[in-house]
Amino acid sequence: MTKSKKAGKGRRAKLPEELTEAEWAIMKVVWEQEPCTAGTVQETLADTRAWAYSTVKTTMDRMAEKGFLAIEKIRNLQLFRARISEVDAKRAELRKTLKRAFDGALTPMMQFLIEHEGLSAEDASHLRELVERATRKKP
Amino acid sequence: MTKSKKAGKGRRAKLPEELTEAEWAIMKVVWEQEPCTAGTVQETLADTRAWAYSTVKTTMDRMAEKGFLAIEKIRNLQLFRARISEVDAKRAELRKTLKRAFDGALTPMMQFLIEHEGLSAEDASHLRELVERATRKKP
DNA sequence: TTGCGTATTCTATTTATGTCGAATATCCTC
DNA sequence: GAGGATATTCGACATAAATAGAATACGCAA
Repeated sequence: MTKSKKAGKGRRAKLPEELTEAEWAIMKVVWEQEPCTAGTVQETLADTRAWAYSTVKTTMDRMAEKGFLAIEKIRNLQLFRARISEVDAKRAELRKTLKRAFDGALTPMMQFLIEHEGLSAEDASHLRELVERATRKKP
Repeated sequence: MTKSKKAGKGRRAKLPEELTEAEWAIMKVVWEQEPCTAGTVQETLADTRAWAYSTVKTTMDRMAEKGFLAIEKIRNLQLFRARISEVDAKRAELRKTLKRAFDGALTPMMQFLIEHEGLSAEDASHLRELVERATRKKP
């Protein structure tokens, strides 16, 4: 039988779309090394974050509950893998900023970036390139 | 006697640099109408957020503690005004995203935006314009 | 089969945010 | 100077995030 975690009514609990700070750190490792264990993640992050194993594990368990990670059990081992792509996560993150700080308007945000975050010459030419390509794609 | 809230040692608590969701909503109003009262903010936001006056007030008081807002007292009135500029807030917000999702690399973020958030033809030409101008400024 | 060494589960603490109601203070008008 | 309309202060409660120790389970090797 369908063992639904939360409630009956087909109503799916709104799962968070965005990652917290700690979750980002963890996801990055998972994306790179999946499938991997909590231990691996903890070790990989050791130099950056002084997190105890249990901290990482607890967080990852919660992320699994939220739908960000999937757990595969092998013997007494839990292998985690991502259930959201890096692209989706990035998109969500950017959208949040876009909404919050720029009322959802993309161009003003780009403009802000260009004007306030010094572009190097290379950056600029690279950008020009990208814009070119993007426009050429749809005439 | 000096009734210091926190601690003795001139050690200033690291004040947060970033705004939360609710704080963004409030700041936007303040930036537009400052100086203004909590009541004004509450009313202005009424159609968007069903917040009780005290919710807004409490949040704004906390924002003042954090250094985001300044309070000027006139009679029994409190006038709030921003202590961080919109530009700074935007910058902080973008930097956070930049760090989190793109390891601090600007160009990849721009690239992502260009490639994943459909640019209209106008957007593109506008962008080209901006990039042009930005490069011309520093040869 | 007895342990050793990991891995897992469970629970707990702290801090921040979101959210408000109730009690209190203050001002202006009559 | 009394009353009522506003504002302010305070404390409270819920949830989520960050963090981690303790207790427990499990698999493998001697």
